Amino acid sequence: MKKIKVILAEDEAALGQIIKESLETRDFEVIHCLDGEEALEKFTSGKPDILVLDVMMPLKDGFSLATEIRNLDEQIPIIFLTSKSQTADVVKGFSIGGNDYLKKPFSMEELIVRIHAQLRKNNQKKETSKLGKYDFDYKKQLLTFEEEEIHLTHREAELLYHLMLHKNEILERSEILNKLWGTDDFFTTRSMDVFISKLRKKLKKDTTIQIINVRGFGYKLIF
Amino acid sequence: MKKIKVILAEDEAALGQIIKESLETRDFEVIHCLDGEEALEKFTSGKPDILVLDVMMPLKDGFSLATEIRNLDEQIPIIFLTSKSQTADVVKGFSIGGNDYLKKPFSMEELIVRIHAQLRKNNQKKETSKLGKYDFDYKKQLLTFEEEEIHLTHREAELLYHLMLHKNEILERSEILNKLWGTDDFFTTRSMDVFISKLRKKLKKDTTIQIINVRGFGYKLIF
DNA sequence: GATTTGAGTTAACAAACGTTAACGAGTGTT
DNA sequence: AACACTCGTTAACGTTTGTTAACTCAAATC
Repeated sequence: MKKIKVILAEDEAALGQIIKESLETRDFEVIHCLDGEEALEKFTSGKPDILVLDVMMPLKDGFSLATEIRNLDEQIPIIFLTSKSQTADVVKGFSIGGNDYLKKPFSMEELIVRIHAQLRKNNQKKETSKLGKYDFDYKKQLLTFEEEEIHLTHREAELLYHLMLHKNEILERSEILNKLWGTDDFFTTRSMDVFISKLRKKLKKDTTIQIINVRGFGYKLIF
Repeated sequence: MKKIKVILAEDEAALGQIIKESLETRDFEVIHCLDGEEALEKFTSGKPDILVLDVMMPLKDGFSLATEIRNLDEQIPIIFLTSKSQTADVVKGFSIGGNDYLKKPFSMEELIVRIHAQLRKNNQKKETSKLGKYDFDYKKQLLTFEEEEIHLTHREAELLYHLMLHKNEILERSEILNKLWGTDDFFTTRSMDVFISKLRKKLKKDTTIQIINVRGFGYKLIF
């Protein structure tokens, strides 16, 4: 399993180090930055999963930093750390697009729980993915096209999901057959073709989407 | 006040003894087991409040033990002790349903804090849990939707409870049938379907909640 | 250009699931 | 004891889903 990557911006070196180490023992990957500028740079280069930002920092404070980052990424969860406990600040933090707020001093448990909470929320949010003009909700097995809902069966949803994982590249028959059916004999192969056919029908409303066959190899979902 | 009952599984007798004594001075009741088999037996007979399991043990390692215990009791907190610090192990521990992880060497303070943390969490665990716009009170067999109370029968509540334990993932028919009915023959299967039907009806007020069937496998509760 | 092979589509079928209603065991009430 | 009530199971029937089969079409090979 991939480690969760955290960017931690905390100017007090000692405190930052403690947080970093605690998180690392809990199996996070932590990039510790000592000021806002550094954090911004590491954000663009590092592709973190979550940001933990001290509010009061030299060069660029947590709020300014968060504002800039929100312009670059609307999704990434941001948790603020602060020693000031004023209401005004909390409000400011949320209005900027922060997702949570932790008052110093806090326990490591608390921070970890909140990080997990944010990531969980974020994962659940991204349930649907764009498929041309459609929205595809894998869990709900639902395609949405301009208010219209098209229900997918379990197999259809699974197949489409795998095609989307490999969008614009060839997905081999045997790979998908083994993953979804567990075997790739003659009949299963024919069965898969039937499902491809069904998916094409359900995806007809956006003509830019196509499931192209690559004879002898498999299928390619393009859009 | 009742003492907190801990089952400690630790094959190093000396270390186990130290932990046992330290916990006892802190007013815990400790049952020290030297291997996994013994711990499993003491678990079934002893009704402990929490389990502290060494990962590496003779006869039955901590992970296997935890897996078996989780099948018997989905609630009880499990803390693993380990000398290995590999990532894979931590992940495995949590995926099995472990609640915390302590790397050797650790201080007694640390262990005690974590035990209290787990027990607190377990106690605070609200009676009712959120299910979309509903509140579900398992013990009272009650669904609440905007002041309106919908009564559930025992079986309905049990079924819903298990579905919620596996929310957003497929819950296999046989698993639920064996847990709730004790068998998974044809008639029990049909019976379960009837209850699914009843639950769907009672969950209709929040359309984001769905019990989706996965043909040949089981059901998936999504929301 | 004929032949072979893989893929597309449709229809038929079987199995799994959904729903309703009837039944009966258990419980409490009069 | 007779009655009403609730709950879980069984039965029956309708619907959905996945597989198989048959036929058609298109691509590759010779």
